[in-house]
This record gives sequence, structure tokens and C-alpha cells, in this order.
Amino acid sequence: MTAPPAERNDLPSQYDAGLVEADIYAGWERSGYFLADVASRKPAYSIVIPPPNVNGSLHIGHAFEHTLIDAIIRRKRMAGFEALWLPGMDHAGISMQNVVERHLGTEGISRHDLGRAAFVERVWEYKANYGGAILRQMRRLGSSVDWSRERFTMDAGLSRAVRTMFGRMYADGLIYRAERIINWCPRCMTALSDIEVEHSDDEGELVSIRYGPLTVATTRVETMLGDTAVAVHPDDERYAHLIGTEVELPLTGRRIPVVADDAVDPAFGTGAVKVTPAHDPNDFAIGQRHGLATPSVINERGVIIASGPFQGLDRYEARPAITAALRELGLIVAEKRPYLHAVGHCDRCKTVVEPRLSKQWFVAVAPLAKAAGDAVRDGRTTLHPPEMRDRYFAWVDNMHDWCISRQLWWGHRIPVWYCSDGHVTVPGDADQPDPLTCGTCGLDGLRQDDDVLDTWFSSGLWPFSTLGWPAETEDLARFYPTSALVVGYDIIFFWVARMMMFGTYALPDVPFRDVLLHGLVRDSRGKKMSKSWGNVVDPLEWVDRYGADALRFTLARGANPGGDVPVSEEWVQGARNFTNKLWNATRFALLNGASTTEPLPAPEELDPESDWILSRLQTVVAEVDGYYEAYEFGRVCETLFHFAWDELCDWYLELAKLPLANPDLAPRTRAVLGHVFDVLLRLLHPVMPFVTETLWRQLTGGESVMVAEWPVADPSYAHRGAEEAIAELQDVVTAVRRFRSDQRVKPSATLPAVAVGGSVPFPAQVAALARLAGLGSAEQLPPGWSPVVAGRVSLGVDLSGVIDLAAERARLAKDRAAAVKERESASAKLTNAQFVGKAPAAVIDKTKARLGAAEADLARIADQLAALRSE
RNA sequence: GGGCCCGUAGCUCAACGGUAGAGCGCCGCCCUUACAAGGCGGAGGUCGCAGGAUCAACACCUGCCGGGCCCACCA
Repeated sequence: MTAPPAERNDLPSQYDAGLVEADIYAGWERSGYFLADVASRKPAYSIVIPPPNVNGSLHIGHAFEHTLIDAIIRRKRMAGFEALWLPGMDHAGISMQNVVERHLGTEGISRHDLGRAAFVERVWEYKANYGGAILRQMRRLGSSVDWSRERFTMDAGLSRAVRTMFGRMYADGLIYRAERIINWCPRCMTALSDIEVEHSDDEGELVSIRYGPLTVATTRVETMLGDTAVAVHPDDERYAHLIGTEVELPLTGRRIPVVADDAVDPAFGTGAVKVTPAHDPNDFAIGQRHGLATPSVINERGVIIASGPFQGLDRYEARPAITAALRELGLIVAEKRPYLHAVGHCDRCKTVVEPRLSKQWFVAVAPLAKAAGDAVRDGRTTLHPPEMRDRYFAWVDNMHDWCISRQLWWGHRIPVWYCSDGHVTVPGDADQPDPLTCGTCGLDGLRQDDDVLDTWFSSGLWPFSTLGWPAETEDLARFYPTSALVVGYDIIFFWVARMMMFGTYALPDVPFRDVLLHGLVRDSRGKKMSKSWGNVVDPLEWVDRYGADALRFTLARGANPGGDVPVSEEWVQGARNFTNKLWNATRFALLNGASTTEPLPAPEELDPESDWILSRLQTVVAEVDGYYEAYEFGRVCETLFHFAWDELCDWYLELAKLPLANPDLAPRTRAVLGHVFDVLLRLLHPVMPFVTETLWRQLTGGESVMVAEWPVADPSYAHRGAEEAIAELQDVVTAVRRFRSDQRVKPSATLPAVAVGGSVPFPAQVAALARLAGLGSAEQLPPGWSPVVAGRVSLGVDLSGVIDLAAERARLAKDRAAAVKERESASAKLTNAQFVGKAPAAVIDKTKARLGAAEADLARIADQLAALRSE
């Protein structure tokens, strides 16, 4: 796609992002630049997308994450890497099933009315109709993903990876089935892993109940129906005589033993604990140690199933009912009292989780977690920012076995078959067909496990399953390990740790070299965005209004490693203004014939202002490159923003106007202009792809900045002298401008004549100065003089009608006060530093210079005040 | 109950052992031939509090106050 170079003087004075972005993206897609070529000789650079949920839509957090990833990928592509950004989506097990069930609910039917096959069919339909919205929206943002490699966690290839992984881990004893206490959501009707449970401190009531001679306390009265013991600490003298005896369990007519167990804290409450092995993980462990029965009294819907008067009540109806019954019997010792305690909630639907004994599949995490921890400890994978390492280690070092079976219909069905004798058959390899006969006894009529796998099981394989694993594909060889993972710190455990576990288990190397953990997007007051706060924003609305580049710049600019990012529409407006500034500045360059075809003159051949901007440019190139490499996107943006706006636009373009008007000087200045804009646009491209593409094509006539070379700093253009000269010029101009402002000299009025301070080094600069400061003429004078006062004294110009002498005296007095303060500060510091003689020489010198400057200022101010007095 | 982070200009946030920065907001002046989505000038901070080590701290250490986050099977 070759963009026809537009008429150079045909650019409107405002940038309209909406006008160009869609076409540009379509052109990029057609060009094939997004595709990664396995056969290329370039070094590989790869990132797999953190797959968004199929049922979601692009929110501001995605926009943030995608901006960072795209910036990384685009820069690497320009820098000569074969860059791959692999897109895709996650089937989002519970989440997606819930969404579809809700839709069915509006039709008045449940998934059970449909049956499993029909329900799963519906989910696929839903996915086809609504899924992938995010991936389509990504085009709006400009994400340069390789669409030819798009994957889905339920597609055939990934299903094969899941089945292979399960088979291998089962064979290795890393996946097993067991009856355990698991977290159960009575609403979603499925088991959950530990991290799918959110704990919150909820108000409960601690009720003390008399069990014969003992008193126990509980927040969950209803579980007492399933108690099979009371436990006390073995060393607790108060109860030593009761150990081994039995007490009566109220309301049930059952007698239960008193057991001694170390898990009991004798200092808590009465030191006696009721034990409900089927409904509490602690109690289950106690039960195991003492061979207690494990009767379940609450079913999967949270309903009491113990026979008796409470049977059929919901757990929350049963609680007060049982309490009342106990009170009637006089068994409530103390009145119930409010008690704040941690309660687990389902992270999908917020229902209070019910610990429940059931038979589930688990991953034995110990060896995997160790490998995942080691990979970070020994530096094969690096976490950014490093503070996140502690969090990561705390998790992998203390992980419990992972419950991976879910009682859902949407997901990867567990690849396990049972015969009527209950033997388990697991196909060892993904390419084996579903087994027809039992591997143990040879019976046929096998039945597949009804459950599906935790959605994070398949996500955990993402970095290599998407590249073709278990097949040994070229993609896998070329792009694994992936170079970086860019993801929010909120899913370190859900996802990052799991990928590390699976990756180090199944492949010879880690899944990624760098992990960049970004923060959450917040509103302008630093508040977390949530629907209930009403502060969520639709990123695409901002894209519509201000353009994708403005949104991207805003997000990238706010990115500090690991930090949260506040955004507001005003920030985006500011970024939009920046795109417009770039637009107009480039337009100025184009109108003035900026050229990228003329060779850039060597430093000696240039005017100081050009030496200066090129010197600054090469510094900026080096800095920005380093910031990109360190994932310091905030600084990338900050540096480029200031260079472009404050230095290039506010000073260089103004300074360039004079040489551009001079036929002898213009060609060189045009070459410098062309070069500076060319480099600037390339540096900005990873963050602001659209506006830079538009402008870069106009400027250079090139095909696409996407595939332009990444700039490299050229230290031969470093020019200290020019930087100092321009700094001095800026000081003087600012002083004159300040004078004008103080003296209320109209901007349109030209001061009749004035002398300027500073060692302004050459005639062109004096002319520039006259222009920038609105002077009729200017001459050099010793530095440091208030311009007009100097003019009066030195040139004899009579400004008495123009100058407000009192205002000028006030200004000088103020300057003098500042100089006095500065002299004192520098002097104190110098005395201090010299006294002990430990300060580095550089510091002493610098401080001496400060002191000298302050003293010189004071002398000049005194002279000027004296001159004014004689006026 | 453990662990982590943060308290810097009105707001949101940077920086850093050696003279406090940005964006937005605010005040004043300007439609100056790239840009009013702009230009120029300016105001505004005892860097949460109290100690300590250092020639020198906003920056390092300790304690306190205030705010946030993560992990957690004490009934």
C-alpha cells in the first residue's frame, strides 16, 4: 500500500484522527507487516496476548495493556526483530457459562432444560455472535497483532494441548483424584480453586453452645448437625479428664467423642472446638487424624440434608432456627455477639462459598511450584518491577494443591473415562482416540467424566499451545520462550504462576523471559473503576472523540512500572492537543520545504541553533531508547513530549524562521528540520502509531513508518557549546519577555532599541533574539543586565516614557532578595562541605560556582538599581 | 494473623544522597504569517509527624499518624 504523497501544502490546520485511522489500519493489515515470518533471519521477538474473555468487551484496562504491548512490539519490529504479537481469546469457563445461563434465564429456561450438548451448542453460538468483540475493537486501537495466528483456548489445537498435558501429568502422578474439602459455590454449583475465593471481613455472630460439660463457639451454628467430635488441646489441663470420653451433641441424640489435637488453640474462646469434618477444612484435617466419620449435612445447593426438623432449610434459614432451638433447651451459654471474621465468596458471583467434602481432580503442585519459583530465583525469568518477586515467591512457595475440576458444561471436558467398576482410563496422548475399553479390566461401555477443567488450566498452556505444542512446530522453535509477558499484577497467581508451572514442566525453557506487571487503571481521583462507583469509561468513546493516539499516549504516559494509572477525559484531551501540535509542527516543516532526501550536514557546517537541536535530539534518542528497553513508558512519553513541544516547537521552529528566509541558509535548515521530524516521528510511532504514520508518509514519501528503521543515537552530533549558547539565548529572551510583561509593553509594540545581556555568540542569534523578544534592534552587552535598564545606560536610549521605573525597581528588589537567599544557602553549604573535607571535589566546585553566581547577580543588581536611581 | 506499597504544588503523579519537577487547574497579557486543541509571562511546596546515622536528606534507618493492596483453614 503506497500512500500517495498528499499535496504538501494541503494539510488542514487541525488533525482529524477519525478521518485517517481506519484507513491506515486497513492498509497496515493488507500490507502484511503484522505477520511474523518464521523463515526470516531476523532475531525473534514474541509476546502472546493475555487472552481476553470471549464474553467481554474492550475496557480501559485492556486498552492500557494493549497500548503497552503494541508499543513494545512496534519498537522491536522497527529495531530489526521478527516481532510477533499473537492474539486470541479465552473461553472463560464459569464467566461465559454464567452469561449464557443468564440469557437463557430471560427466556425462562435453564441449562438443564436444554441438556448438556444443546447448551454447549448455545454457548458456541453466543461466542460466534458476540465473542471476539475485543479483538475487533483492538483494530480501533491500532494493535499490530498477527491476525493469521489468532487462537482460542477451545479451538482444536489448544484442546489437543490440554488433553496431552493432562495425560502426561496424570502419567507422572501430578494429577490425581481425591475426596477433599473444596470451596464450593452453591450458586454456580461448582468447585472452585483457592484463588477463586475472595475473602472479606464480614459481620458474623459468635454463638457459644453447651455440649455436655463443654462449651464451644461457632459462627456457623448450622454445621453442628454434622459434628463428629469436640477437640481440645492435648496439654489443656482443664479438659484432660474429658479426653476420650463422649459428650452429647444437642438436637441429634448422638454422642460424639472428645479428642485431643494440636490444631486447637487453647487460648481462643473456651479452648474447645466443635469438629465438622465434612464442612470445614480444619475440621476435616482433625477428622483425618482421629478417624472420624464425615457426614455431610449441607448439600450442593446450600440446603440442610441432615434428617430431622431442619431438613430442607437453606443454610441461612437453618442458622437462626437451630440457634432458637438450642436456646429453648437452654444450651446457648452466652448471648450471641457480633464478630468480624473472614468469609470466602465466589469471585464470580460473590455468593458465600461453602466448604464441602467432594471428590475432585487436583494438580499436585509441589514440584511444579518449586520449578516455577526457581525459574525466577535463578534469573531465567525476570519480573518487573522487582518488588513483585516477593509476592510471587510467597505464592509459589505456599501453594496448596490445585483443584482443577469444575462442575460446569462449558470448558475442556476432563479426558478421563470410567468403567462400570470405577476404574480410571486416561488416554496418554492427545492423538489417541477416546478410549472404548477400560485400561484396567477391559470392560467396554466407558463413560467420560462429566466435569470440565478450570479455565486457567488451558490458559496456563497459552504461551506454547498457541505456538503449536505439543507438535514440534517451527513457530514453537522460533518464538518460544516468548520474550515478554505484559499483564496486570492482579493475575500473577491465576495466570503467571500457572504458565510458569506448566511451561517449565512441559518444555525445556521458561514461557517468557520478562514479565512486565502493570497496574490498574483508575479514575482521575485515583479511585478504582467499578460499575457501582459509576466511574467506568468506555475507551472507544474516547477513541471516537480524540483518536486512538490520544488515548494511547495518555495511558502510556501514566504508566510507571507496577503502578496504577489514573486517567480522565481531560488527560486524553491534553494528549489530543499534543497530536495536534505534532500535526501543525510537521505541517510547518512541510510548508517550509523540510527535506529528508538531502543529506544531513555535518555539525561544523551548521548554525548553533541547528547544532543545538541535533545535539538534543541525539540525547533524546538515547534516553528514549533506554526507557523503552526498561519498560519506562511514562518517561518515554514525558521525554518526547517535552522535546517535541518545549524545545522543538517553542524554540527551534522559531529560531529556524530566520535561516529559512535566507536563501543561503535555508537548504541546510530544511535538511535539519526534515531529519529532526523524521526521527521524532519514528520515536513516537510505537506509542502514537496513526498520527506518526500520517505525518511520516507526508514528510518522507516513505511507505510506512512501521517498518522504518529504529533511530540510533549519533554521538557525533553532541554539541555542548551549542547547548550552552542556546540556553543563554533562552535566558536572555525570557528576561526581555518578562520585562515586557512586567512593563505591560504590548506584544505588538516593538521596543525602540535595547541592549541585551549574555554572551550571545553570533549575529544571527542577536537577530533571532530581536525577533523573539520583539526588539527593534539588539546589541551585545555584558551579561546579566536587565535589558532595558542596560539599554538606557549603555545605548543612551531614552525610555522614560515607556518604562515604569517603580515596577522595574520592584522587580530588581525581588531578584535581589532571591540572590541573597541563594548566596546564603550556597555559602552555608560550602562552609559545611569544606569544614569536614569529605565532600567530593565536584560538589565543592559546583557550590563555589553557585556562590560566585549569586554574588555576581547581587553586584549587577546593585549596579542596575544605582543606574535607575540616576534616571 | 502475616507480607507489600504509598503519604511531594489546588488535583493526579514524577524525580533523587548534593540548589524541589511535569500535566491539568489558577492569575495576567496576546487571534504574532504551523497550531487559540495555540503563544508569552507569572503565582503556588517548611517534600505526613518525631527522632537518628551522614560533611550533606524529600531521598537512608527507627518509631508514630494517615491511606491503599495482597495473602491467610483460628472455631
